[in-house]
Amino acid sequence: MVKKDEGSSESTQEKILNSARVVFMAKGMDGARMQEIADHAGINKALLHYYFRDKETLFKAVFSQTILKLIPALSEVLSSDKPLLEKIPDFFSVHMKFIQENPMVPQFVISEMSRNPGLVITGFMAIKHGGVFEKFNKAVQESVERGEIKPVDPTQLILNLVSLSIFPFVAKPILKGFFNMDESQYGQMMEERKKVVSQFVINALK
Amino acid sequence: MVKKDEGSSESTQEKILNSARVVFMAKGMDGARMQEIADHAGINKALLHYYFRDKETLFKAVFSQTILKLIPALSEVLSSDKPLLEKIPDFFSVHMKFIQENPMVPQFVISEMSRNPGLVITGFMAIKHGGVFEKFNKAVQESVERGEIKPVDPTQLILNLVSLSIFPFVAKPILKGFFNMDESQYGQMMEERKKVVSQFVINALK
DNA sequence: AAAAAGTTAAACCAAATGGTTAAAAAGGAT
DNA sequence: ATCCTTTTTAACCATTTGGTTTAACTTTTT
Repeated sequence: MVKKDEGSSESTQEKILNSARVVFMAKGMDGARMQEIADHAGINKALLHYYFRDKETLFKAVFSQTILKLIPALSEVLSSDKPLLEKIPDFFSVHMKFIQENPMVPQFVISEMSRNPGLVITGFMAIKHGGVFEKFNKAVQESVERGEIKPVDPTQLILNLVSLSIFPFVAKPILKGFFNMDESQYGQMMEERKKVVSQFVINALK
Repeated sequence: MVKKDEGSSESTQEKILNSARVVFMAKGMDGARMQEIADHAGINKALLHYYFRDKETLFKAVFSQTILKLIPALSEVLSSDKPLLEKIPDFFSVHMKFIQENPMVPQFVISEMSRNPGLVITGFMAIKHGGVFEKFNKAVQESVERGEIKPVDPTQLILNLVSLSIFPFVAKPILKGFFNMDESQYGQMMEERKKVVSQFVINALK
């Protein structure tokens, strides 16, 4: 499926992928309509099938692109050579910035987990993590040996970091409802969060 | 829409709601088929419309039931009279148990956030929280005044608690993929988590 | 017992949906 | 310019979908 993609403007295939991303992220696989994607791309619907055999194929292409983009966002900070206690603020900073710039991504991935958990599992498994976890593990151990932190399971720690950064974005409507917040209040709370969350984790480790 | 619901066995309306819950939680609103719900309930599809006007009405009924069940699970522990540092282990214990017994609930609520954030916001807003937040706030203040913990914004703390408990369940396929875990390994990790996560939070507060 | 109200089943329906087809148009090679 | 290949278009298609209709059946009320 190598289609001609040169040209001064975006190729048809790219148009399709870009529009499919928008529509799939907004509506999910089941809610998205092929005609809607075609309309959004400004093309004839039959082209969706010409370039991507069927809806599922198109969806998987979008999904793969999405996690290919997501993983580096997670991995770079985790595998940097910095000591652990410097990694943590970096992690939150980079990660939360990524989510703010791509607000639909966590939601999209999470929605797909219910529909097709296997795709998500294999999608994340297939990506080469470049020894991210090993490097993180090492950083944790070194910090323990230096007496900077108490012993901690690196898996649990990563999980805490990811939970504390992603979930508050995902849970936005719940938080608005539960705390009776409007958009501005939610925004303020999230800005405040950026300031305090890494300190929370660092305190937990000492 | 008060339908007769006595009888030795479950009424048709209850059958519908129970089956709708199962199917909507598995497939979401867009993926669920009315015929499938009817088949699951062992009834004729026209009855779905007789008892619940349309698909959306049925979905909202299921959604409301779901959060009516969810809120007490969150609220009781948060509003108990116990001191904060006792509340935290209780919170994780009760909350994680609830999710384990209702594994589809977080996923269901989160999926709906994308499709219909307004419904989620108003759903959570409408529920009477019984001054949960005020009580929690008070517990936090008292703990600070007694010098047990450092000052902390109660909203951020609730958010941390909820993030640390829910997200690892929601993220199951990601974790399996990222850490190359099978079902048994994931299970072990979550059992371990139950043991360490409240200590993590308590350390963070001191 | 008869009438009224409630429930159910099966057939039906219009529109939507993902996909197919064939011809026209566009692009590339000779 | 001609031929071949690729891309695009517009019409078409079979199936699915949420919903409607009507009559039969069941329960409740008079």
